[in-house]
Amino acid sequence: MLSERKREVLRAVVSEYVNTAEPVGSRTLVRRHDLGVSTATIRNEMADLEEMGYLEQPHVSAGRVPSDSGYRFYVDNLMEQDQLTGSEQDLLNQLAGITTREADTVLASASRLLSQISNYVGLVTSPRIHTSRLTSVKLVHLDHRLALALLFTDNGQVESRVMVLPPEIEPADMENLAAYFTHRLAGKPIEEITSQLLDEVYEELLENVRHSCDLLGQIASALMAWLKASARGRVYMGGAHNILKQPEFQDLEKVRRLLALLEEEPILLQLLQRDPGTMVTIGRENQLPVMQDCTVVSATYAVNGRPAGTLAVLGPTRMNYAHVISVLEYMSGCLEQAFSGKDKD
Amino acid sequence: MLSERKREVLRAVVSEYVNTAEPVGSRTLVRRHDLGVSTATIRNEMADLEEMGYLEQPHVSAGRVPSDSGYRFYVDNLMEQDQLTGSEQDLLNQLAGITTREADTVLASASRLLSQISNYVGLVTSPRIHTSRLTSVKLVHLDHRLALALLFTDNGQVESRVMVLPPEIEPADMENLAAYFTHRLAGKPIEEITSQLLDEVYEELLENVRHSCDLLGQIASALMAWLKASARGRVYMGGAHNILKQPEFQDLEKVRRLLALLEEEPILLQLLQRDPGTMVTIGRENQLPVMQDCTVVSATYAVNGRPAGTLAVLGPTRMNYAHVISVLEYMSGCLEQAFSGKDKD
DNA sequence: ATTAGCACTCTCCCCAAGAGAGTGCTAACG
DNA sequence: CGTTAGCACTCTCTTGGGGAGAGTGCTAAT
Repeated sequence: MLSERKREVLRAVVSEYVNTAEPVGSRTLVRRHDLGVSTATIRNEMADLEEMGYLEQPHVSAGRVPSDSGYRFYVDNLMEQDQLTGSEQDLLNQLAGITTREADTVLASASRLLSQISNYVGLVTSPRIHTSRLTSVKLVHLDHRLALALLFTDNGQVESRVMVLPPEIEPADMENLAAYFTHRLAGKPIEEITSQLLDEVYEELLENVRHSCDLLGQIASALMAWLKASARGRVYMGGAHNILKQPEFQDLEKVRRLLALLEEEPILLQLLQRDPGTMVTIGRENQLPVMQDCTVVSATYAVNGRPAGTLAVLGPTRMNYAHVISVLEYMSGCLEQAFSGKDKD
Repeated sequence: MLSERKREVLRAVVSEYVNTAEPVGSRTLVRRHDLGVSTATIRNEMADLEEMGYLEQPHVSAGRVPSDSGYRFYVDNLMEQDQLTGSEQDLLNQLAGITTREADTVLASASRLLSQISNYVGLVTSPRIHTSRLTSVKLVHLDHRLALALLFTDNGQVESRVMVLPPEIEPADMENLAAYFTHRLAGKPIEEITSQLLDEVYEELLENVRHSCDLLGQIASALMAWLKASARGRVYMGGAHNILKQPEFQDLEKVRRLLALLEEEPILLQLLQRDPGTMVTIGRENQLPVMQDCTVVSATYAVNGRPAGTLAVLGPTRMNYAHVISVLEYMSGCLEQAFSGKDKD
């Protein structure tokens, strides 16, 4: 266990380095944080902390810099809660007030706000409806060739898609078809509706109903494509340019690689697949080589009480952890409100 | 008018500079392009070209670099047609083959491909349905509180949106309502359906029909919001990181500003609002200060013969103009094919 | 255990010198 | 008269040395 003074020193080093981005020496440390001892003592403490792996020295006659483990210890044991300022709260509260019904707009604004307040990169995933259940399938006849397929879920969402039908179908057939789909699929979590299950339903239909397989196949594959698309999930990114403000991203090639990564939606999506709660991934803790001097702080948000999506901030390991965590957790609430409020009316 | 030799020299300077990104001197010019005269002669020609404003000298003892007007002259008078390689064509042809019905996927891939082939930033706008006409409005009752609003356009597109209704409405009312909207709005180009027109219709409805204004207002505003959203248009961007490969973007602050700009969708949208055809905007010809050492080459694509959207490449003024233009024009065709093919089936 | 003092190390900045590249000018040439 | 060889000149970029500055670790004294 670290002595109280060592903890104090480590905390001071982190806070100083986060502010200045420059290796911090014993002198500046005693001057700016009243530690009550001399520089020599601090030097000894810092040497100890270095040996323990919490601090590093860029070169022998420079100050100290927190290592990944140093940040880790700081986050786990030393960090103090941060209070958002009033204006920050106001900014974030806008989210709940967006009038549009489009999730799109809300999420785009969220990622933007995140980057704006944190000065890092903001990331937000769309709410995943995986966990919600299908309640019914409807087919509505529109005109001679067009029908509308509707999926209802138990969290109040409705998705619709226009489908082109072959001319030989009767309105009654369509009702039967919809009823059958509902019968077979209702109550199932969206994520369990795989192509395998759909294939089964397809086979059954072929046996029981006397439709052209063409039509059935079309409907089944449209349903499938559509479920896939809505299950895919999107990632909204805002403020990518902010990383260029950080002194640790002066190396153009490094920045380029990171930016290229940020354009790969599937990778981001996988990256943001997280368990509920707040999580901090520091430097080497990240799997991807490009991100090994970045930190990702993530939180999840819920819709109607169920975990739905992730919001995150990506920045250098030298990050204002306390502040970012506060922002994320506050925004998590705002998003829940925005989405849950929307479903009610 | 420029002498044939001057044209030759200017062409050589542009081509050399585009390849090497370094000021080109008389020596390298005669060595790499067989101009048949000595360096001294070339020096004189270059001095003339500089005086005419087509070339510039970074400093007195450096080689020459094309000015914005130099590029302009090159593009307008000197450039030779570029042939795409087979593999480039294959890559672009993928676009037409995307099976998804989602415009989203096609456009995202398009911007990606554009950046991949050109090594600059690729931009694509979604097809604008402005010019198409509304044919009818339908309201379909779903369950006690939900209705589906449908808009049909004369190019075969259908847009649908779920609306929440107050309970007091009767199915017959809804049909009347839909019929009235159709009666008043059918045949109008989408872009003419402004909030002013909708307000008029709203007023008329209030007089003629005995519904709660609450409901009417709701429907009108939903319709409005929705038309706005589908008229808004989106911009797809790919390969933003590519600009970091360019030696002219070493200045981090400059890059940051440009990246920030690229995150502003409305600005991009305005930027890409272009008349049909291929267009090159070089350096200072751009309005925005951030872009004054960039070139935007844009082309438009049509859907069913009508101009629908823009695709563009953004890079440094030192750009491979001929190649980029070929790529854009080829892709324009691919996009038209992708979208027009889609509407048919 | 803490601290003052000191020698030592390493980076960063500045400056001067020299190499290199390219020019413009002048005078000679066909 | 257009073209070219030759040359002096200018400017940048690189290289290397020297000194200032910051910070350290160690030792001896408190």
